[in-house]
Amino acid sequence: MGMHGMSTARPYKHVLDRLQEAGLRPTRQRLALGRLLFEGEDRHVTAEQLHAEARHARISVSLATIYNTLHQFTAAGLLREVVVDAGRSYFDTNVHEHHHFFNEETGHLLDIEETRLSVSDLPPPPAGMCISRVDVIVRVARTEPAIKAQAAE
Amino acid sequence: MGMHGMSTARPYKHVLDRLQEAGLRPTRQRLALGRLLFEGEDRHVTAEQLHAEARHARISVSLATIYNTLHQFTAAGLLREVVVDAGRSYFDTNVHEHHHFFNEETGHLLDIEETRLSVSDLPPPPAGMCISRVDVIVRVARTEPAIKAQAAE
DNA sequence: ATATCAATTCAGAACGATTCTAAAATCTAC
DNA sequence: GTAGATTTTAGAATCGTTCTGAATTGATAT
Repeated sequence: MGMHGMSTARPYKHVLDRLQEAGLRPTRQRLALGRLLFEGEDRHVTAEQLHAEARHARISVSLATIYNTLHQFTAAGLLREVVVDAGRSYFDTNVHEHHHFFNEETGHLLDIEETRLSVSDLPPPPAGMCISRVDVIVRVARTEPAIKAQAAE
Repeated sequence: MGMHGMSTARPYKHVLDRLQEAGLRPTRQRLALGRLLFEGEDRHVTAEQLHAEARHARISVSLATIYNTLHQFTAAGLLREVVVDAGRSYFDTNVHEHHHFFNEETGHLLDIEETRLSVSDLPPPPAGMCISRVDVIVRVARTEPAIKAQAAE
């Protein structure tokens, strides 16, 4: 416990290393966003969310840079894009193979560890194609099934 | 064979019935779009694609109506929305439980029959939540794996 | 048929997320 | 420091989609 908010001592070291490894120049913005994203637990963010968060942390970064950075981090394998909602993109700091619960009402994503779910009997992909990724999205809603016509909010 | 392009005899009957069942008035536009969608084999369309297709078939429908219709059909259970691409929505005429191959390069979707793929060991959803749908998206690419740094288009 | 009235369509404006532009600021190497 | 490449940025542009309110159409009663 008390191990993952390593923000007090050498706050930048961890992120700095990751940027270096990825071949990305450690600019002020990338360091700051990297800290928001990679210090602490795994998370799922949209560009707007990260932008708001940066603003609250009094980090001045333009929205354009948020987008640039998210895409560069994704290309470098530091993030993974999750498509669950036509219209907005989520970025996941957990880049290991895993899946998601998605609450459509709140927009919240929750990881499902790969080991806890298995996809079997996958048919072979069309000729000349290879599988680049398998995404399982389990959409969830507040419990209240079976009702249909008489539901009036 | 030769059974599914029932466009020659009683072309509207089939679609008309489906609209009736769904409680949707059989307007000129809904009939025309219904024919494009439901006569012939199962398919996956975006709003723009359907709009273009209607134009080619010399059916005059506004884009707003395309969107209205796609959503009404979806609400009525005649279509199913498929989210594979942040930015654009696909609508699938196959409303049975099934999954998809998705070619990110071409934007093509291909059905995977439910019986051919199974998801097991799904962990229970978060407290107070129930599963509304499980989507499996198998992203595919042209075969040429393992290459990484030396790929220069 | 015709009038009536609700449901539907439509063109165009508005919108939200994202990408583009090209000018200014910042990094790195010397 | 300085030079040159990279990065950031504000704002415009773009894209897919939704909204608006007026005009049209469809269903029903007459």
